[in-house]
Amino acid sequence: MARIKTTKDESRKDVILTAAAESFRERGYKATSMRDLAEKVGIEAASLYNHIDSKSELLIDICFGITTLMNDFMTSVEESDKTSLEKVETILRFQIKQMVDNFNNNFVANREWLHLENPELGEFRALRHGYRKRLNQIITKGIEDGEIKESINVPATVWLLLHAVYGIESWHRSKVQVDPSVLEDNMITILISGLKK
Amino acid sequence: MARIKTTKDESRKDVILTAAAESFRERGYKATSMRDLAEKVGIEAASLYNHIDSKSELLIDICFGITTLMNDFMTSVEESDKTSLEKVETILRFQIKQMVDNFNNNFVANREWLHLENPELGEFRALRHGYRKRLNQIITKGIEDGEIKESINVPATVWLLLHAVYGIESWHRSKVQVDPSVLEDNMITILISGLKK
DNA sequence: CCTACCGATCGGTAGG
DNA sequence: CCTACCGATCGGTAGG
Repeated sequence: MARIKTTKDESRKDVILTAAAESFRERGYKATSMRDLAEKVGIEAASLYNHIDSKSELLIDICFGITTLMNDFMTSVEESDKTSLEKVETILRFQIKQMVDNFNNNFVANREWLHLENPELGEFRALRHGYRKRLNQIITKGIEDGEIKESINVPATVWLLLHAVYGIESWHRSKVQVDPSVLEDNMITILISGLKK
Repeated sequence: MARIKTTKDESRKDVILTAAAESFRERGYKATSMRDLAEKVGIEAASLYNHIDSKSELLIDICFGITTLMNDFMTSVEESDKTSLEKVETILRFQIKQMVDNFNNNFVANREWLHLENPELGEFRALRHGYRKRLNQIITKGIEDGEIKESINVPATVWLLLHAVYGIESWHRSKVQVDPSVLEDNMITILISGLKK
């Protein structure tokens, strides 16, 4: 019985989280009121607090859900026996797919995280920094192995790659529709051939 | 006398605009209160309204200032006798320089414009759309002339290029310092060699 | 899950 | 440029 109750609560919270991700993406975290969110879910604002503790909890769940997913995937790629350039390609393809399939959550994690507060803000920054550092190491290895242009600046390249991918956020909103797989192949073509020695 | 008064008012407004751009970048438009802004300028919140009409006016001035600059530069490049690939490179270098030299204003124009309201919101979107369309035409010409890979999807490529550049926003905030000219050359190396046939 | 409500803060105005 | 203040809205709570 307690089990069923828990399940019910969790699925209700998921509905709230999904609505929150869409609202935060469309209007931004600060401009989304709990009354807006409640209306979207179909209940009164006060009723939201039976499922969550605070507005900030929603942002925390969204941001950490995405970064955890990204870091876990990074680990699986590091442990694979691909070449460095293949690793970069695999990571970029995963990020692009995530951006297309889970647009709202990724947008919020990329653009609204600055509204987190400590200690979560610090933890989030550390997670993202660790992620970039690991991508940095893969690219550095690729240069040592003669796979990647030795003339590039590695930290600047990491930024370029990640933000080229984050750009799909805005792309997704536009009216010009492109098939996601075309989009993915196009990004890989340009970025990987740009990196290749 | 009227002249002097106007000049004084304008320079005071410039101080407010500069402070606003920094605050909107750091905390976001919605999270920045007029009391925060007033404190930064060194006056009371009510006194701000002797120089501006509303909070939204500040966002409008910042966003349209940047897009006007970008569109004017685009015009000068279109009228030049460079090859298409050279035009793309020139535009990217200008955008990168702008992002480094005028970081706060560019960040706000790229990330906080969604808090504009109609009619300015519609006008701003139209300006940005026109800019992308013109870049699209340059790249299309480059493919026709055999300078640029014919395998790329042009709209998706425009998004990739612009967002790779917008990424400098976040880069600028990071602790890893890289010389701006190294950053610029690095981005050009990867993106232009990725485009080249 | 709702009604009723709280204290805090918001953008902005009146009047000097 | 300031003091004093307004109505609206915010996130969140009490109590049922």
